[in-house]
Amino acid sequence: MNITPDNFLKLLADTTRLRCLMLLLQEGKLCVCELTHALDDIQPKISRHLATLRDARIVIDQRAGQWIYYQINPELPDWAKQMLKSTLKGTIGQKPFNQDLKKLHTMSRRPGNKMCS
Amino acid sequence: MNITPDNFLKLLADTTRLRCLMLLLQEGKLCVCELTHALDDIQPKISRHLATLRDARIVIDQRAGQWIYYQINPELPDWAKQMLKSTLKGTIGQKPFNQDLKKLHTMSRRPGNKMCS
DNA sequence: AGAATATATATGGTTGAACATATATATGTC
DNA sequence: GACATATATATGTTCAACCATATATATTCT
Repeated sequence: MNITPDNFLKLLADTTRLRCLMLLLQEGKLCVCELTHALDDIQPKISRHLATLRDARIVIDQRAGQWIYYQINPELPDWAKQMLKSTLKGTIGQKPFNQDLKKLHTMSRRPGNKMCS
Repeated sequence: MNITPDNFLKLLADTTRLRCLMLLLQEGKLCVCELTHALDDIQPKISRHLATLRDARIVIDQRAGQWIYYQINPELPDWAKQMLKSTLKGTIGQKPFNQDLKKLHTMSRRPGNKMCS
């Protein structure tokens, strides 16, 4: 991991990417369609931002049949993980972020077995 | 302090502003000419970025005669302070940042009594 | 003390590059 | 064929950089 704070911050400084990362931080693995639904946005937009994060090694992807699951790269340096946690603290009760998680959990026909959990 | 993580990250996502903040985090109070010298950049550029940070209440300023000293706003929320500390950890040994502090300490005719400290 | 000069800081205006968005289309899986 | 995901192109907006200039304070000289 040769990511610098400079680059890392530039990648976090986009609302769409930040919303995705905050959801991934709380939920572990999510596929594109789940994120698309949670953020109530169009699929190409979400996909492109995830590709940006993947190219920077901030997230990693993993195919499961039809779906591609993203998660925060567990090999991220500690300072970067701490920054994400601090950011999550700051988003408590903040507007788009608090709604995203609710929207995700009300998604019908969610892929995987998550409706039973 | 009604600053959001979203805005905070956007303000940190500029190399010049980040370099200023990392110096302020380590040195406490610094005036514009000290930052200008440490970053080896032009004065209007530094001044403009400090004004941006001041308008967002991330730093506060304080006049002392001819000089205007800036420091990180002590009323910043905890999550924001933690983010700055994590960023500093990530900058250890990283390129412009490690040189900035050295450049500051080799500044001749530094305002205040700092040459005696 | 007053005038001239130097230093420190801030701001207006313009240009250009980076980047987010939207639409359309392509690829891949079941 | 349907569904999920990725990519390509075009467009629009944001914003940092630069130069010139303005303001404020300090210093020096007579």
